[in-house]
Amino acid sequence: MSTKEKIVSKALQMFNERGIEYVGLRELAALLDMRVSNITYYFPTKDDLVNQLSLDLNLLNSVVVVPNQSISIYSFLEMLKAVFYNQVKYRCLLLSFVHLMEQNKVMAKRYQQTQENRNSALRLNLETLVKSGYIKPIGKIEIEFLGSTLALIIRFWISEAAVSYKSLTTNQQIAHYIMLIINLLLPYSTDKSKSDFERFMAELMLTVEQEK
Amino acid sequence: MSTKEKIVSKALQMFNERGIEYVGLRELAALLDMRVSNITYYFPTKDDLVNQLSLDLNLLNSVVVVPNQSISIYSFLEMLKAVFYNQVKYRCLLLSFVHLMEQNKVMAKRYQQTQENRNSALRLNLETLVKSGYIKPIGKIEIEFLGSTLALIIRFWISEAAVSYKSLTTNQQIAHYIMLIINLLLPYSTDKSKSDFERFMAELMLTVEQEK
DNA sequence: GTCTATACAAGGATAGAC
DNA sequence: GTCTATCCTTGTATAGAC
Repeated sequence: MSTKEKIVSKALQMFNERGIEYVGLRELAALLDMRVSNITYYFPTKDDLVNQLSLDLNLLNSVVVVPNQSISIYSFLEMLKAVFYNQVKYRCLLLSFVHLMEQNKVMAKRYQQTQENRNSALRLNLETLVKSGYIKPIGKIEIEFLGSTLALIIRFWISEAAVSYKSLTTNQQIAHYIMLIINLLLPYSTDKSKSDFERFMAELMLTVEQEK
Repeated sequence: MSTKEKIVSKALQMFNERGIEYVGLRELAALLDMRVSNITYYFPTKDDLVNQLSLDLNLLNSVVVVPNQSISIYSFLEMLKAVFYNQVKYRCLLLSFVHLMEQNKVMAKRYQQTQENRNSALRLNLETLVKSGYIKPIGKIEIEFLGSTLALIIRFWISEAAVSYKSLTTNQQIAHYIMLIINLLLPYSTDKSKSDFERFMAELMLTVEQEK
């Protein structure tokens, strides 16, 4: 592992544990057994380091959130679950989301572009689910509503969990928010979706049970 | 206006404009034409100052979010709108929400208690709406789902708006998120609610139009 | 190319004079 | 109640050793 990789790895670990704002470069350097100025050699500013983490998360999610012509309700939920677990790996970014967007111009700009792709992929997949009969024939307005609400949940579930569901395990938290999404889709779903929902929920509960 | 009030007032203004973390005590003192340590005389730490703002917002909302036995869909939405406008007045708190909860122990503890009251008031009002026939007869699970999703929107709409809907006016942002909530309730609503929704939406659009 | 030592500005916090 | 002076920590910039 190169020095650069060591820095990124340790930074991610510490940022996730205590929050980006509360881990100083001096502390990080001490844990890496190097001097602060060696970190700033690889990452001139702290924002550059955070930016690297953001790129890594984007890379993880870019292979998950894609338009899929043969998507089912089951694979749609699998996709969301995969995104949730990726977010957990980089939870520090999502917990500092608003401030990063205000302060880190590079991140903010890239985020805006990425987000447009993600949102359109989400809506395209919803439309595909309508065409394939998993979701009742609904109009643009309902698709837009579902897309917007999903986007809000995906972006902020981890923040709410950090405040309101601290005592739950990660799997329990994810199960809770996936259930929220399932309930959101339920009024718009057809009978064809029923078995997909049941299968997915059964597997979801299993991962929670297995922790004990 | 007492010195203490002057500090609180100016701090709120500056924090809302630029973010709590990005307004230093020295800058605040300069704007108030006093010395830093005069601020720390009234508020020993910056957290104490922020805590005062949080108390003020809680006071505003405590008269709005209450269980109401004679609530209609219209007055329910009016209640949510009032909360939204209160949040705008103290938007700095909501934008720094996660970090404040992690760092400011006093705020975190009070928030937890307040939140329990708010959430139970929200669910009680939803149950009342079911009893009075505005919402279809649904079970505990659906009430729980609606309550949880509403709570998430109420807590984080302003954060998402700050990132994704910066170009919209406050009224437009609020209209957008209230519409999200209306769409959320729609599948569960009875014909009795129809006129309430229409009246509320008409008035909502009017406030947006009047800005131009 | 890699790493270190050092200096600096800005942040919040605190003790004590008046 | 207000102010000066001081302290410690933060991120950052730079000169230079190997």
